[in-house]
Amino acid sequence: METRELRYFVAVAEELHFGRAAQRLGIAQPPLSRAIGQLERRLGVTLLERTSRSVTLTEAGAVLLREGQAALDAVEAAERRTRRAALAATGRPGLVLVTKAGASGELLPKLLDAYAAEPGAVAVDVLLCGIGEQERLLRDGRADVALLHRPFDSTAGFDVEELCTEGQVVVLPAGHPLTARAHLRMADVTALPGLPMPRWPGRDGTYPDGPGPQVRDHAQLLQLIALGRASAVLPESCRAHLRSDLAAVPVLDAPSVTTVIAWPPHSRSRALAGLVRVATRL
Amino acid sequence: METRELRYFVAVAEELHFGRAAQRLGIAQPPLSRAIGQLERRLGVTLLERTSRSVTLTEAGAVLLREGQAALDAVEAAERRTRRAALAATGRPGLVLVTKAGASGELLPKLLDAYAAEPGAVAVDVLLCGIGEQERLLRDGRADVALLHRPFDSTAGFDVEELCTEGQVVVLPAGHPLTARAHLRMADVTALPGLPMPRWPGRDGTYPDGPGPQVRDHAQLLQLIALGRASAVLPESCRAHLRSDLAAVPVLDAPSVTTVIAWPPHSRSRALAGLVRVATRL
DNA sequence: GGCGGCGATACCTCCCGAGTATCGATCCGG
DNA sequence: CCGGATCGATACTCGGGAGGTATCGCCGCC
Repeated sequence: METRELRYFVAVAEELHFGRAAQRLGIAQPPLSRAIGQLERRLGVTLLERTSRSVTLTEAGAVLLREGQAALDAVEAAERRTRRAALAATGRPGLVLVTKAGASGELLPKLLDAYAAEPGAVAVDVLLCGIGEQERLLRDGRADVALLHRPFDSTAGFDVEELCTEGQVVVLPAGHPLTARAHLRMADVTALPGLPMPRWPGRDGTYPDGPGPQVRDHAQLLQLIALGRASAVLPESCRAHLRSDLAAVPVLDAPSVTTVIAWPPHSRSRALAGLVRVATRL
Repeated sequence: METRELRYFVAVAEELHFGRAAQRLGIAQPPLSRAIGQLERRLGVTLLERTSRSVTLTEAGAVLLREGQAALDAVEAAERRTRRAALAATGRPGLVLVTKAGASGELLPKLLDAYAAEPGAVAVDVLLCGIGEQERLLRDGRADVALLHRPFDSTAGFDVEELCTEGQVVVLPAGHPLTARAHLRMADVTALPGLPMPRWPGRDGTYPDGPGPQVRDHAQLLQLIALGRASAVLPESCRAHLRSDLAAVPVLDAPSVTTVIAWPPHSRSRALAGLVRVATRL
């Protein structure tokens, strides 16, 4: 199977529309129809059920969509990492570390400082990205290493080392009655009147249904909490840089959050190994 | 980058010889030279240093070899799993479980029996393979799930659940003086006169240098031990089906072996989830 | 210095991927 | 119930590129 075929199929499977998929791919619709047909014939598998009004994935098609995306990411990663290896050989080697903006508290600066003090340390570019993007960046080679937070981020398919575990706190507007309490339980905070939990976008960029406001990043979230429109349960390290108009109360039975350092399996880079070693000894 | 280019490059990088690589690929040598040249030009990276007498990998080339193999495995896996998904939808769904021949003791039959008793269980094909092959089979989609043994097998890139941990024993010919001892230490067994540790083949099929005999599987190994030509440190579950002409003595300070059940990340199969659930409850 | 092995180059052929035009089916408004 | 709109499939043509053969240039070696 050629990557061209995979790209074509993934486009159609995502759009569920040959015309739009062709447009996205920058080709005409007929060659796309033919390519998918050939792919199905060669695999001996029906991937799409099509009427002239709608296109739907078969079960096998859903498998190929998922596996195909992973395979395309792997190919892209091979290309990116090769280019980076060539740069590293001639110019400056470097690592790209990706993490969520607003998370990780004091861990990230401490890690960067400690690593920079190591002999043989290379430059570390920090990439701050939105929720759920880290996995993709790490998988397709745009990043070398990530700080992830279980159980929120999936670490499937990566090598990981645990760095630290912390409890969670509920973040409320300063002055909210509950801020007087020393600690709370999930039951106290899941259905606060007028302070619903926000909704985060899924992988596909759409928001689940529900009562809470839609948020895209931590700044938006904190703003909404300060406005008295939402509340949120966050790792307790967020207290270190909490705005003065917000307050945090520990939630005893919230699942604890583990910060892990993750990297693609089979990485052989000395620099990466050094960074991980420093991180685990922090 | 097309998979064709990747396949071509991987062949050349493994053979380090354009002629042989072309033969392996079933094409003539000139198109292969051209394809590699184009790939290098498009990437803007020198992958191979070639004189008319030898071909060697650059650092970037080594990266592309490793990443390219992984990417090709991912593509192959996408294809295989799609075919299997189509089969499962029409005919009999099934799981392929791969493990090392001779390992796993009583765990495997217990797991299979317990799973078969579950409601909604599907057929499980068991694939017994040689040392170090499991990883490949799982990665390229020929198997759905594996029983691996840490620290011997690499679990990099897979999701795993630990099943059990056991100590190790040294296996000796029956009647050997040391079999009288209740337990031993690694120092006692690493350099037994006349009973060297065997050498296992590496990933590439070649054997490391050393004194011990070369072995490919457990049957060969046990035969050699019975002949008084070797000794081996193995997980203690091997005692359950030890030949009568062999004896085993616990080695207190040998690293303990953890049997894990491993599967490719992002698997969404109900059957696989059921098997893993049964395994962890065993 | 001629020979043999190896990778690169030149040149040719042909297949396949992409484009245009069109068909056939389905849904919708009137 | 019919005509138009939408959408995927098919027929046909064209051009680029993948692959083959022949050959060159380079280097080590007897």
